Amino acid sequence: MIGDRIRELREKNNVLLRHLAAQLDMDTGMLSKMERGDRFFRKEDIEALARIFKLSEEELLTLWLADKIIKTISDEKYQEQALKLALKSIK
Amino acid sequence: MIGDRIRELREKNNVLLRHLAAQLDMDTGMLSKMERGDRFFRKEDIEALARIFKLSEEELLTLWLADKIIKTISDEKYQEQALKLALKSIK
DNA sequence: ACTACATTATCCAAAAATTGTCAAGTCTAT
DNA sequence: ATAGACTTGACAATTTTTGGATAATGTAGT
Repeated sequence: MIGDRIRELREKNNVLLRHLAAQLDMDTGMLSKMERGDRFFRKEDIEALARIFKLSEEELLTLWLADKIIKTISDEKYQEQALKLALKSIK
Repeated sequence: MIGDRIRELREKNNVLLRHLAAQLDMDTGMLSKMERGDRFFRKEDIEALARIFKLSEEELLTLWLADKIIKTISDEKYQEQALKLALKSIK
């Protein structure tokens, strides 16, 4: 999800994986996995990507956090109810 | 949250920590931590607790999963937006 | 205050999950 | 066949989580 968005941005801007990886100071293979959703981005990377692509941190961090949430509930029952309850309890 | 509910149930039924811990085959100190939210229950424990207190698994597992969600988003920005996005994406 | 019992706190090792690195692999175009 | 872009897998390094032992604290009764 956040990975798809980053790949989309990267391709739209004609940036190679290894170039973007260099900007983020990470291994190319790692970035490949992150874009494909095999690994998580670190939060600092997301913040750097917002700067690089001149987007609001809000958009990207929201996508990133949603991915984390989805990972923690995957394979569990009562996902929707738990999400709603969590939503209620943070307000 | 789930811990509060378990403690409430345990006290309402006049069960001691060490007795309930024994039923769950765990250390007393561990159960104390779980009730106070320092540690997570294992899912099997929640299922066992639903049987012990004759409640629906749904109620307890929902509380338990909500706790996990809350933990993964704690200290992060854009919690509400991410939760809403996650909610949308599981449907 | 002393005892007995219930609960909590602290510390540390074991286990598990996450992360990073590297090399080998696929795929496409020339 | 070679080169370039990307992907994958294996493994090591690191971090987080977990369990258990034991010490400390709290609490009620005498």
